Amino acid sequence: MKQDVCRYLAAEILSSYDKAMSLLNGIALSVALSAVTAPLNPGRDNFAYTNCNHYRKMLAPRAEYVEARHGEEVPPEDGFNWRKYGQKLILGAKYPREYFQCVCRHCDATKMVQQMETEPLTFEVTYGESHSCGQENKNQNEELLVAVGTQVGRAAGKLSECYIPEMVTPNNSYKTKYPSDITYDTILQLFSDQPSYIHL
DNA sequence: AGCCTTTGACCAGCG
DNA sequence: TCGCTGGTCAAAGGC
Repeated sequence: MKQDVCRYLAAEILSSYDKAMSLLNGIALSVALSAVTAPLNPGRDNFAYTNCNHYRKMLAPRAEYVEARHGEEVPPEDGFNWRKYGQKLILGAKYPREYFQCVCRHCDATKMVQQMETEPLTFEVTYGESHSCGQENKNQNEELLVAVGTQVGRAAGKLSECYIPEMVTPNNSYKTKYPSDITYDTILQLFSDQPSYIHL
């Protein structure tokens, strides 16, 4: 009976992870889609001419499109600490472009923020040099946590598909008898089917 | 005192 | 060569 309880709890926990991760994946997908569908800046802003310029550190074309915080025309936090070092009204643009550097001394990280003319609550954020101050590592660790969570969530999804329907009665209460073929090996197998962030 | 934002000046690339 | 433009610098002021 203890084993049945463990199986049930495992399925419950993993199912909850699946729901949460599905929400996160949905957000990530919408961001990715906006990056694909948003118009690119024409002309000089494609940065194709970025070479042999020692004075000017040109920004790499790594642009992201972010939504403003609810009700505010202010770009959301991206997890880094920035110092604004310039602002320029770009020809033909309704809003000025803002220039930021990482607050850490000796860190070359830069970014530009341009408020979209057609969508005032959307900001085009173009990142330049990557962080050399450790903030990037912190962010990478957070990304890894999300990736691990996604792997857990996907495994949980499979687990739920396979076993949860058999455990639910027509009035949505759980049966006290659980499928006999679910084992810890089954759960481990589901994990190992996912892209490898967790090594079992 | 130190850090930040603001803003005009400066510099370099392009046509 | 010159004017336009975008990116950066740096002084000034505020917190």
